[in-house]
Amino acid sequence: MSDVFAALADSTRRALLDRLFVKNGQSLSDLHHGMAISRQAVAKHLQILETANLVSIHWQGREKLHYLNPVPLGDIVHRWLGKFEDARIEALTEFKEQIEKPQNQKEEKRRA
Amino acid sequence: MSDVFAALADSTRRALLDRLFVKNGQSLSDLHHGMAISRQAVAKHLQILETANLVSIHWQGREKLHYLNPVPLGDIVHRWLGKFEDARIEALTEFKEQIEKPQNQKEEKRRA
DNA sequence: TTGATATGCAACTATATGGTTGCATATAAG
DNA sequence: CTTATATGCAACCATATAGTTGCATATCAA
Repeated sequence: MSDVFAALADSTRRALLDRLFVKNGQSLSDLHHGMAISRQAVAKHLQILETANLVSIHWQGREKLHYLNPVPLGDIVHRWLGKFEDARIEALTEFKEQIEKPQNQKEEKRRA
Repeated sequence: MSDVFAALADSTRRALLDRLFVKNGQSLSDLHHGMAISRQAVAKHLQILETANLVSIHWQGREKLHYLNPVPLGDIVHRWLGKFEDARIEALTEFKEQIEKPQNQKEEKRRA
């Protein structure tokens, strides 16, 4: 899971996932096209995404095709982010209370 | 949003969020307690979480209390991760197809 | 006031990260 | 066969990151 979070920390890598989301199965050259960095830099990013299991590759002749694997993203949502999501509404209320009356002044502006 | 992803990339920071999830409103010393790194290191991590708006602070005397703010987590789930989540089932099917018959060999083992 | 506790600030260090360039290799096309 | 295309490997570089230590400051308690 750590690999996934680390992979998502970089905006270039998130952009690559976005591109694959729009059009799956692109080659390194395809994905490099239009990016302001070198092909090698893109290749390194894709390698990191592959290690995080967010992208799977398939060789077709001399072309390395990249396929998005959304499973690890679902995993982190369900296994980690989800719990915060569930507590979101409750936490918001509780949060406001704690911020607004850190000391026990709950009767102060009762009638204002 | 980039700040949030960067903040989540570090496992110590995720552990701090976990701790605040269990018990909200802890001080720096509280959060430092039991961690294998220095108080200053913890303080830096908390500063990063604060900048990402994942944690809000409230001073109570000499104690700096930390409160979890789950809103940015919900935002990244809904505004970014969500689209992959939605496409998860569909992508899985499509993905398997593309991987398993990259060339057009679909009649090969039809009766095996 | 004195001492203990809670935090902040700043300098410093080691390693990770994202990027580059140069060259090598493999496949496709003429 | 020769050339162009697609990718890989490796060395190198600058900056970011995560950690440290030392000292200063503010608050609480005796």
